[in-house]
Amino acid sequence: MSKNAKKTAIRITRAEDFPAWYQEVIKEADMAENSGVRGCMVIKPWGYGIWERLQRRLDQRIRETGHENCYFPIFIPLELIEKEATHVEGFAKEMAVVTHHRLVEKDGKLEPAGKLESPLVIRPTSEAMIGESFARWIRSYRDLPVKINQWANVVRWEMRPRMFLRTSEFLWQEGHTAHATEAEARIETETMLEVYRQLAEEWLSIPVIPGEKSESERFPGAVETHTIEAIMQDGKALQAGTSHFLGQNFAKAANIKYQAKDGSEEFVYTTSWGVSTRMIGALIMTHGDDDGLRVPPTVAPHQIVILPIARDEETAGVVNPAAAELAKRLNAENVFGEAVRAHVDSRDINTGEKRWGWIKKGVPLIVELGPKDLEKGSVMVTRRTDIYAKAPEDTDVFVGAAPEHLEAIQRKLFDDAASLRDARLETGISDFAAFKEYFDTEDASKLGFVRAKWCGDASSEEQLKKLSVTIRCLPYDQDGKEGVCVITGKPATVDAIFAKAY
RNA sequence: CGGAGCGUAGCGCAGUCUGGUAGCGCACUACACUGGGGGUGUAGGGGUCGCAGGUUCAAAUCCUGUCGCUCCGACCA
Repeated sequence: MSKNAKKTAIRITRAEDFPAWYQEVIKEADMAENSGVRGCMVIKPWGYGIWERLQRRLDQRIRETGHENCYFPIFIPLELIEKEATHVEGFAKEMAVVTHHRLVEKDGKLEPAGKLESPLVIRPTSEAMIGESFARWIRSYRDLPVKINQWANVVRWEMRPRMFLRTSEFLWQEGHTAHATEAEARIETETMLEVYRQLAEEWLSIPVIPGEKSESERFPGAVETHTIEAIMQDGKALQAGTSHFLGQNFAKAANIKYQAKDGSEEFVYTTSWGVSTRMIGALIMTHGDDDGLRVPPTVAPHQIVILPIARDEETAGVVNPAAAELAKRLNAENVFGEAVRAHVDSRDINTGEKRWGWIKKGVPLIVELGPKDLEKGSVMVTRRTDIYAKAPEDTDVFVGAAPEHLEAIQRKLFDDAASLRDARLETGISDFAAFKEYFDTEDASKLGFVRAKWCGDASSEEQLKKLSVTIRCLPYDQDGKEGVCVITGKPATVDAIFAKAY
């Protein structure tokens, strides 16, 4: 057994075993747990609280960009799904199907009784369902555009589930729009990807690379798929959000037509875009350290946790009201456009245990308040970004500066992640031998993204498959220079981002 | 769907080869001492050993079947 210089709160460090560390953080931060059903998880209050804050922000941005929320059913008639061929092909293998209804008791056990005449699919996504509605809602160019969103759960019967990253059931938001013109639909696609980029970078402090997917990585049935790709601490990529330009594919499949000004009948152009609970996985793998999670203050269920220190009833009588008063003062402050969220942890357990519990959960600021502090008019402050630098601060100064402290932590998380991204971005590889060598490593500390020229040949992607490397995206910031394809050596001008992925 | 493994207390496991009345650690409860880096002691509570059948005087242990989960691949937000 190796002896660490410092004891870490998470027993398995990132360097030792990243996937095991990831599972451990989820467990120790009390975010979620596996349920009895394969691939399904129970999202516990701390994990769900983070999701709710992310959700609130994203929902606000979706409304600001002119969309309305609504809700469609979880069951999709099989016939509806069958309409878009590529779409079916892409999702068929992972669809959960309901074939029976009602249960009867037989030999002391419950058995399905009535078989459904027509099976129902549990939505893996709602393009088919919503397309059917769009076809009925849209008659004239005056009905366009239609811009809706729904917050829902979807089911994809994945081969290999992983908490938050790939669960059989997951929560997400799916936006669906229909437009009269291709140009408008393309703008919509870009707009929403930009909303996602901002959500990731500005709200979650997760730096991403926005770009377009190559053909083989495209959403089934889409004309173009756009993505934000994030770099995890083990050098692997994670698709954190997608926006699809669907062209007229779904319009033709679902017969979504409108009458134009000139009286002609036209198919609409549609888009769809989504962000899921996978984002929580991205958050963990971007910001977590060997002491647990580090939650960006914007989405932390508690931004500040106050620990009253009292060894007997008498001091408790003084300290507890003071802690409550401090929380009240902090909650009156504003940060990120909302009230500060401070919480007093008055559970009857040791302070040390409480402290480490909140460190593992990633609370940005921990404030200890004891009799000595009260005498001096100060508080003992720990920042999650530097847990070994605990120091006293004047209470009044701390309260007034709390928003700035939180903003600083938010920035620090982004800066840390951005420097990791830069360190993991390899731009100096131009031939396939060097490329293979780069990815042929078990050492997670050396893995990362390669940015290089790509000729666009579908066959070249076959070469990548052997290395379990994929093209993550063709980034928007193309340099346009002539070069050679890193795989085939053919002339190429397009820049691509290559990486191993989750 | 291929390969591997595991189902014994809330969690993590030992016990299974070589059948003999179920054990450890953590967690939990009570009390005492503690209390600003996750503390110490004492005393407790908790299990039809995944499920079904078989062999046996006797099954967590042997046999057959079955269900479930985890990990590694192909697939994916």
